[in-house]
Amino acid sequence: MSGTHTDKYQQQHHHAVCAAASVFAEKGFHGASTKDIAERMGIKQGSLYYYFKSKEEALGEVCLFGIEDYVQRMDHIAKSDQPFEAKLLATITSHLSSYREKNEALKVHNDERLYLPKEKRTKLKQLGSRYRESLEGIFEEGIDSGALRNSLDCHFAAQSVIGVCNSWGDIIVRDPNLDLFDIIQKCTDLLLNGFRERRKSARSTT
Amino acid sequence: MSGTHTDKYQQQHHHAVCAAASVFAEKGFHGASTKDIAERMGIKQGSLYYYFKSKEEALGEVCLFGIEDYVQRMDHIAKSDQPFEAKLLATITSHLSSYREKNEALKVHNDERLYLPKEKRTKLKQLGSRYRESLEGIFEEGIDSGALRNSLDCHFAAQSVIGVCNSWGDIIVRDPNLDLFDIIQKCTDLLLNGFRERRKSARSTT
DNA sequence: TATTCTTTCTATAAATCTATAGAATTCTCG
DNA sequence: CGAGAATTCTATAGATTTATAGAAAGAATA
Repeated sequence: MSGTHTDKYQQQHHHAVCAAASVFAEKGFHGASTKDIAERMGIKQGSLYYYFKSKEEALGEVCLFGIEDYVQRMDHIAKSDQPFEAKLLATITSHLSSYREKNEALKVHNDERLYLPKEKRTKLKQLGSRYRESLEGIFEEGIDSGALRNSLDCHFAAQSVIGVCNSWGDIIVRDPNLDLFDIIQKCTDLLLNGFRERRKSARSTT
Repeated sequence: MSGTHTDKYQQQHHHAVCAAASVFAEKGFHGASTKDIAERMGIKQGSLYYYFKSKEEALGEVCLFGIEDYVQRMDHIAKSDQPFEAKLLATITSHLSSYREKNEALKVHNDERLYLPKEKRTKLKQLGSRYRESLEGIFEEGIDSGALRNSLDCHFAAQSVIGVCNSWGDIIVRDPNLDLFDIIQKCTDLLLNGFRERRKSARSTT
């Protein structure tokens, strides 16, 4: 109840969250055992319950850890005073860098969060929505500034940015040798051009 | 050894693959039990082993079922005699339609295949590579035809198409009310424009 | 009907996994 | 040092899971 914890507790708790993230990322929530997590920490299986009430709680903490600061960064970008293009670049950079830095927890959030009970998913869903809505706002600014065509579906655009970043994020996680900056650049090019005002529509579908 | 099976066997086997796909898609490979699969088929847990040697073999069959005809369709498109733009549209249509039709097996292939042992993943990996390479070939044609800029990284482009389609595929699976044709159209627009020859580069990064 | 082949069932062995309880150890600080 | 708090360990109950063996039921055929 009283919220105070030892320094060592806090450190070990963080260590536990990282170990759980690592194991969940590798084996999935159900494929990972509490023994696996404990071993990665260097303690015994039973001792893990000093830091987590249950395996599921561990998953909840990992998911939250994976997404929270990444959403905050997005808020920051959205509120900042930059032109649309710069905001999009910053978003993609932030998204992909998050993957490379704390790749495992973010991956776990994306792949395993649906195994959490409904109540626990609510907070995550709110964070996710906040992220998407901020991104939609950026695209609306892009339309207003004339950089993007009026007919653009901002929801589609935001969702597509997230999809492209997550998909490349996965690839980055699997292959740490890839040139992050190169991918950021190419993703930004793709998305900027993909939604930009066009001179002439190429296809005409009745 | 002798390869012949009853009609009923073949039907039930297919039924079993679909049940497994459904359960794996919902709970993940490790989260799903053989009891779950059997129940979805309407038989008892032990009887499942009349159709699969092991749970893992079931996963292997589901993954293969999920990807095989979808790759064949891609071969067909790549070999066909259409301009680049039509091939890209056909690819995206095929990819997203696959998701809507046999969504579960394809989802399982994408999300759970890494839990297969290395040997079993080899065949899947070959199919996946064939898919990506065909797509890269289509982009090369696009460059040759002048529709795409020379500097385009075809590997990046193909991987991005796959990423966008998988990401929207997941969303489509989760929400069957979405307008498939609308999403196909918008994805095609995004990817066509994203890789198209531009008049003037917007950003200049040293 | 009797025979044989196919399909499903029941029961269970063996392994694993989560979570808890209480003992043992280590740390902190007067 | 010594008391109390914090941390980790051991051991285990209880539930679940995969896979197998052999009996039972159903279908096909002569």
